[in-house]
Order: sequence, then structure tokens, then C-alpha cells
Amino acid sequence: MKGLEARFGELLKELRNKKGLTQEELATDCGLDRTYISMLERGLRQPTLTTLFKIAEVLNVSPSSIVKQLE
Amino acid sequence: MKGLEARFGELLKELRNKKGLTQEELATDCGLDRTYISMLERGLRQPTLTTLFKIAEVLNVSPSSIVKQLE
DNA sequence: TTCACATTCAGACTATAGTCGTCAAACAAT
DNA sequence: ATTGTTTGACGACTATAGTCTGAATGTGAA
Repeated sequence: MKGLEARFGELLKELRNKKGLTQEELATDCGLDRTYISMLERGLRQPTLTTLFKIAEVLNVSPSSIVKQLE
Repeated sequence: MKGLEARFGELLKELRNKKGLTQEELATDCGLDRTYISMLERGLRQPTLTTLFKIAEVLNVSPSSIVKQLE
């Protein structure tokens, strides 16, 4: 079983691509750093709650739906 | 509108009490520190994803249901 | 090829998640 | 009043979330 961070990273990349955003666009819209988004997608970092909420808002999905896909 | 950390803290306290656990019992079952649980409940800290999952498991609720109550 | 854009990687940095030891406040029970 | 239990609060600490700059690598189109 893959780690939680890795699964979150894959999902994030998938959702971002579905919205047609680059990592940099997502980052600036979230008020986050470009390289940090890259690390999230590669499973090298995991978000805090508020970061999850910021990302979900920009991606137009509910934070809970993201979490649900990780369960 | 109250901050996300504060709302998470209140919810955590409510769920913990509903299960009849002390902060210390919850902490050891989660593999976390007692003082950290105290800080979470007081809204002084916010969890990362994996911490959210650990806590949810011990409380017998789904992580997404916790997040959903914060939206 | 070359140009432009997207992503990875690396290092140094700041902010905060999370630990640990301890003590005091609050609240029960006797 | 005292004993035990729970929680709050504190400072100091370690681990990691998150920033910043820049360079290397990839990708695709002209």
C-alpha cells in the first residue's frame, strides 16, 4: 500500500491537470510556492488542514471529497 | 467566522468526549503527545493529513467526515 | 535545431507541527 | 483538607511544512 502523501500527490496532479492549470498557476492562486506544489505532487510533503482547504478551493472541489478519495 | 483551527479544535474535543476518552488516552492511542492534543483542541495547532487520519481512526470516524464538518 | 514553457532538483532559509518535562489550575471524590 | 485525575500553560527542543532563488532537465512546437 502506497503512503498517504504519495496518494495525495497523485490525486493533486490529476485534479490540477483536469483543471488545466500549471503547478505555478495553482501555486500562485493558492498563495503557495511553485516548488512546494511540486513536492506535494511527488509525495515529498503533506499539507496541513488549511493548505488542503486552499488547494481544494482553487481546484473547485470540496476538501472532504479530496480526503474521501484517500481513505 | 471562526478560524479553521479553532473549529477543528472544538470538533475534536466534542468527538473525543463523545468517545469518553481523556486527552492523554487519545494521544497515546494516536501515538501523539498529550500537550499537542491540548493545543489542537485550543486551536493553537492544526494537524497535517496523516495526523488527521491517525486521530480519525482512534475516534472511529472517517477523516473525510471530520473535514466535511469544517466546510 | 532552437525557442518557450513546465517541471524537477538542490540548498539555504523561516514558520510551524509535534515532543518532552514540569508545574499549576480546576474539578472530583473522600 | 487531601488525594487523584484531567487539562492548561510554559519553555526548550526536534522534525517538517512551506518559501525563495536559481539552475538542470524535460517537452513540445516552429
